[in-house]
Amino acid sequence: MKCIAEKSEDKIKEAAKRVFLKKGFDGTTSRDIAREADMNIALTNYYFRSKEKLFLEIFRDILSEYFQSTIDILNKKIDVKAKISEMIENDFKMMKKEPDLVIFIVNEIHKEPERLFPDMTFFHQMRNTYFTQQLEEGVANGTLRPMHLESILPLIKCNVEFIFLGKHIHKKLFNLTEEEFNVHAEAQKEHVKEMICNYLVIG
Amino acid sequence: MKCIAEKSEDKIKEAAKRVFLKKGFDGTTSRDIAREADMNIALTNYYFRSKEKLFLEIFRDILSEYFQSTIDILNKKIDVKAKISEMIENDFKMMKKEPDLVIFIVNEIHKEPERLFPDMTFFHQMRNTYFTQQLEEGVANGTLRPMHLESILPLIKCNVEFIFLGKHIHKKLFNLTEEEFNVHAEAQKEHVKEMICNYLVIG
DNA sequence: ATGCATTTTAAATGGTTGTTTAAATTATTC
DNA sequence: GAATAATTTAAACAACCATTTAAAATGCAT
Repeated sequence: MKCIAEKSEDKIKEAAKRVFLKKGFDGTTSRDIAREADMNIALTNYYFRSKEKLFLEIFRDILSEYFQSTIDILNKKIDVKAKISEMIENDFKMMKKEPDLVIFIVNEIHKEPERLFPDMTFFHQMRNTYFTQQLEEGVANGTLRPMHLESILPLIKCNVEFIFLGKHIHKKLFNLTEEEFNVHAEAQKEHVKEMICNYLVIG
Repeated sequence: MKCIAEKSEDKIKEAAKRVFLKKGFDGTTSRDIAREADMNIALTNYYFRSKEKLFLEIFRDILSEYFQSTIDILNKKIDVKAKISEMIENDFKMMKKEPDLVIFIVNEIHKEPERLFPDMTFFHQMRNTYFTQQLEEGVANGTLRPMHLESILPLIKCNVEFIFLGKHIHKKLFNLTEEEFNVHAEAQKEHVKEMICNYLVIG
């Protein structure tokens, strides 16, 4: 039993994920992946049949990674304000940990919208969360502004993610160091929390 | 004088812009550009020396296209609420007219942040607008929440642009037709206007 | 019309792409 | 430990890449 040595298939997949996230599908070559995984060039096709097949498998994992934590939070038994706050914190952490993830997803779907939606599981899960119920109740008793999930979710997602999507532009634009940018990002996060809660929660 | 026939150089540049916007630098081949321009493959290099040089020239134009209208509005002699509203409407129009523009800019800068900032003219122009003055005055007399341009601008930009950046995901996620999406986009635009104004303008 | 510069063309350049092959190596089974 | 299966390897594949070449076509001043 070799517990230390990783399986070649996994090594390739993880290496490919790193390279795809950084360079995108078009910018990544089979040789890039082999080099990153420190494996022979032919092994990518031995295990995954093609670069495209490998990509689709990884893309599915990445989409899952992106949506699952959000679904979990939407289902939590906490009040709406706390939930929005937690979603913002969660997205913020994700963007710090994996800054390439969102731009990668948006970009790949933008280039070829049709091929990248193999199943809709996450999407149905999203609609059938406790949050949807909370929202309906809040709107009914007048404590929440009448909005749908599909209007609230983008507000949360975009305001957090855009901080990091536009990081390089923002740093150049306002001539910030990495440290100064981090201070801005934290401040912006708090603005976003308050702005969204103020707007959604009435009174 | 041939006024109808376009100059080959311009034809190539315009064709290249269309292809670059749709497929990005990595996804675009010289042959794609030649085919789109309906010109011989060698002419791209005859007029622009290389695919890279052509790209940089186009990218500079696109960045200018993106920032100039914003700068113009920031300098208008109208009150803050109207100004924010107009910026949102302007961004909204731009995203409808050229849905590929923002994802293209963000993505290309993300891939190679350093090469794509040849000059900082637009950035300095941005800071030295009438809006900066309005902001300082409003904060001083308590009518505006104490925020900087670099915090307000992302709120406006991201909330509008993300509607279209995530268009395909959103349509799939909530199973919308093109028409239903347009209705959602309009509604979302109004939400964003009110949310940002409510947050920035006190009382 | 002639001579010269500009523009356009087809063809070829050397290099890289994703993928395949067939041999070599390693692991597993009996 | 021999036979068989699974894995890894170096090399080669045709297709395509950005770019260059040198000849052909065109425009234009004289």
